[in-house]
Amino acid sequence: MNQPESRESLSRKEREKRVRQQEILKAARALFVTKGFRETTLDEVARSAEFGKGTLYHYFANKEDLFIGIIEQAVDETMLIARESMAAPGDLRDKLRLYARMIIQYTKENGELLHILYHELHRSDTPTDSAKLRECIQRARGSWEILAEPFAKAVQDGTVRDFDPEQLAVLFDALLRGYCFHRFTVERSSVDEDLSTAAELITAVFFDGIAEGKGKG
Amino acid sequence: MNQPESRESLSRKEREKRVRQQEILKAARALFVTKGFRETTLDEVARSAEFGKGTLYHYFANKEDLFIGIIEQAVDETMLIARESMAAPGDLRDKLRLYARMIIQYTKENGELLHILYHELHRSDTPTDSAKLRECIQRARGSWEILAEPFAKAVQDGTVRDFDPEQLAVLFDALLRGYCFHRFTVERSSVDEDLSTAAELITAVFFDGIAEGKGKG
Amino acid sequence: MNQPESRESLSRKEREKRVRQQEILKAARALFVTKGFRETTLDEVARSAEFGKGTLYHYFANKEDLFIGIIEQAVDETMLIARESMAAPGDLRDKLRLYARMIIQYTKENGELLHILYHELHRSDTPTDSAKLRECIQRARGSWEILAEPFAKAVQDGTVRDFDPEQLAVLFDALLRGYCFHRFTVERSSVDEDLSTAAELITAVFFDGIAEGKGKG
Amino acid sequence: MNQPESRESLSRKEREKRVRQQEILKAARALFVTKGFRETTLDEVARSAEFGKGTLYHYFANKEDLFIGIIEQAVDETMLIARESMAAPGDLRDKLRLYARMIIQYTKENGELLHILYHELHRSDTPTDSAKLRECIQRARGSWEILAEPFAKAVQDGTVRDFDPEQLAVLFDALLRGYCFHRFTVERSSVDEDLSTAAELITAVFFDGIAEGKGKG
DNA sequence: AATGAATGAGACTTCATTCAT
DNA sequence: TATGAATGAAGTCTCATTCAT
Repeated sequence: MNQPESRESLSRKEREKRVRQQEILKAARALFVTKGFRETTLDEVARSAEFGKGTLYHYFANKEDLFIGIIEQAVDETMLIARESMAAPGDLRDKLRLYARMIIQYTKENGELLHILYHELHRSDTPTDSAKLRECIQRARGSWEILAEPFAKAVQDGTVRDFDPEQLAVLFDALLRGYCFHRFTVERSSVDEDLSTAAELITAVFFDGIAEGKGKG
Repeated sequence: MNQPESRESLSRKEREKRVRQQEILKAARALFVTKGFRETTLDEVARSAEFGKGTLYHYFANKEDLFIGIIEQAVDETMLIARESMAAPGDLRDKLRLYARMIIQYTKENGELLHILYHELHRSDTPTDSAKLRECIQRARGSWEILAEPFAKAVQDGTVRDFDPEQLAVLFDALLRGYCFHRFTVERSSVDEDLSTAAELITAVFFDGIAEGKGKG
Repeated sequence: MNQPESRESLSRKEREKRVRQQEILKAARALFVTKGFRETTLDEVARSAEFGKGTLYHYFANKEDLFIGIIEQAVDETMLIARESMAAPGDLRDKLRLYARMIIQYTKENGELLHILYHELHRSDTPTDSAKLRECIQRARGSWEILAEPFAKAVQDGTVRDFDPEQLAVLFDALLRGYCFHRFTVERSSVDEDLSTAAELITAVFFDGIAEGKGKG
Repeated sequence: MNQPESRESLSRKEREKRVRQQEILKAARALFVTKGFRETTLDEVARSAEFGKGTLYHYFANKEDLFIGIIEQAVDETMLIARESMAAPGDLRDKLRLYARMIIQYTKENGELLHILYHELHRSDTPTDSAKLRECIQRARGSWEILAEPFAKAVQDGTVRDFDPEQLAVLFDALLRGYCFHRFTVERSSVDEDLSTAAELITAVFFDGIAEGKGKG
């Protein structure tokens, strides 16, 4: 999704290269997510990807570049989730419920990927100020804009209180990710609660609050 | 807060040792928080603490032990916040507002400390299952119990809907930490909004929800 | 002598690897023998073998493994000497004379290798009980069995007094190695006496004793 | 035995100092013998001797000096054994039998001390050419002279064949030490054979040889 | 293009020695 | 005199990166 996208004009070579890049990314991602960036060696990545160690350097300039590749993937994927769920039919509550379920599912499958990413992305002493990385961060920001739009509409509709739409998007994301972090990182052994139930709970709390005695409840 | 606390019975030697341990912890903590555990070298810690490298080993058996020392500090500190805010006067909303403000403040000062801790604590390949570490995790869990108690009361009072109190505690914490994570890690350059305003916002959303048309609003 | 021996079926890669292993072993051996195991640094070994330090770790898992490699060599070599000399023509006296000459020669060339080996092998705090090491010791024991066999025959023939053959083997080895130890370690500057003369002396004393007035003399 | 020996003129302080030196030597010796020189830390020595680490440096200039102190002790002790056994009543065979028993006993109690000593003493790259060490080696040599004297007499008597007396001393020592090395280092788990039996065996072999059909047998 | 052997900077850790108390 | 906290040189080992094949 990042490449010049000229779908059909790619030579076979080019296509194969793309495929192998993906294989490497996939292997590296699994390792980075469970072991962390520094704890994962390129030897392991190579072995897991079933390539020679040197071959990795044909596809990625260095370890950090490989890492950025993973970040790009994750950003792409989460933005896709945002777009898909916001484009789904139904009102805001429905859209967010769907978004919550997909993000929870995603986090379940990808562990701390998102947390790692944010952490690594925003460390104060980023070693190399690669343009790619900056651009990547920028794109990730866009995710909230996607969520903000339906929020804005709901505020206009009068179905949601008059808060800043982007602020609301951020807050929902905060609740959601906070929940995921707790469930999958802290409470590892937690009950294997149904995803939909969790999504519903979060959405309900976010919309109606926990206080008793309101209209709906 | 972990030590036998007999403030006055400690020998001068003992007290000085404690002080130097704290100095080392402080230096290490600052580095671990900004650079991560693996990325921080003991050389840096030593230089930052203004001790010889070997001296560190008089106070901590190894790098991991030093890390555990930091975790213990953080756990102690956040539990203190939980206890203090839950013991404060006022109703649940007041208590949580205070808790939120203190945690936001704490996160502002200590960066990702908490996230790093949780992350490092729960990685799948923790090398040594030190008893200390397990105990530390256990204690950290206690934090939610402290929050859960006032929640339970509020549920009984009928001021809060009938959810599982610990579940509520976890959710509030999730929202709070998710917000902090977003504000201080992702949106580094964000407006320097007032802490109290943020705390109020979070508490309000959590209690009343974002949907329009409820009693209070 | 330890490897699958399929001389010709080895790939070029495999053969080259073997060769380099030998080079490293050779360099390490020279250093270990003169400086001892602990006193020898891997930097020195690497420099002496003309490899990078890291390269050593492609061939040996760690320093101890390298040491075990040397032991295996030494065990192989001394057992070869035992086998060859015991298979040589002549009576027991001839065989032992040859064995003595070869061991003296070997010790001259390899210094305290054997003593160091035994010393290191049997220290009370051997860190790792590697299976390799145990097996190696076991094999070394076999050396006396090789010597014991001709002794047993000589006892049956009535040419040697009725002692336990393995005990005799051990005693001869003790005399021989004790002599070598003295000659090459203690009396470094000793006259460069002929090897054959020394071997003859030892054999003669062992067979006939030093007391005057026996049959042969 | 090394000190100015002015038995009575020593001040109390001087005497106490001597005593503490001995305590340290004793502790260090036990450790050096079982763990080796390099493997033993001064921390261990200090702890075992029940002194502060710094205190060791009041009695010995450095670790090597402490080691030399141990060597001196060992040299003193083995020379004492040599003197005592050669001064004992009886003929050469009796003297040597006694010597053998005492040395075996000594080796049993002191493990590889002697081997370590010789090894360390004669390494090719002795780091410091301390005069003490050289002198110590010189004195150790004297041990053979002590043994050589009765040998010389026996040769003159005609009870022993016409070999060089010092050569004979060296050979007997070689057999004896070789035997000890084998018994206590190699065959650790050996039967706990009687010392006198072992001493008799060695002496017998040395005098009469193993060949059948001589006068005595 | 693919490989993995080679490399050395740099990490953690140990420990002999010093020195202020 | 006795001590042990402080130190940093030096050791073992790891691993990202290079490069000849």
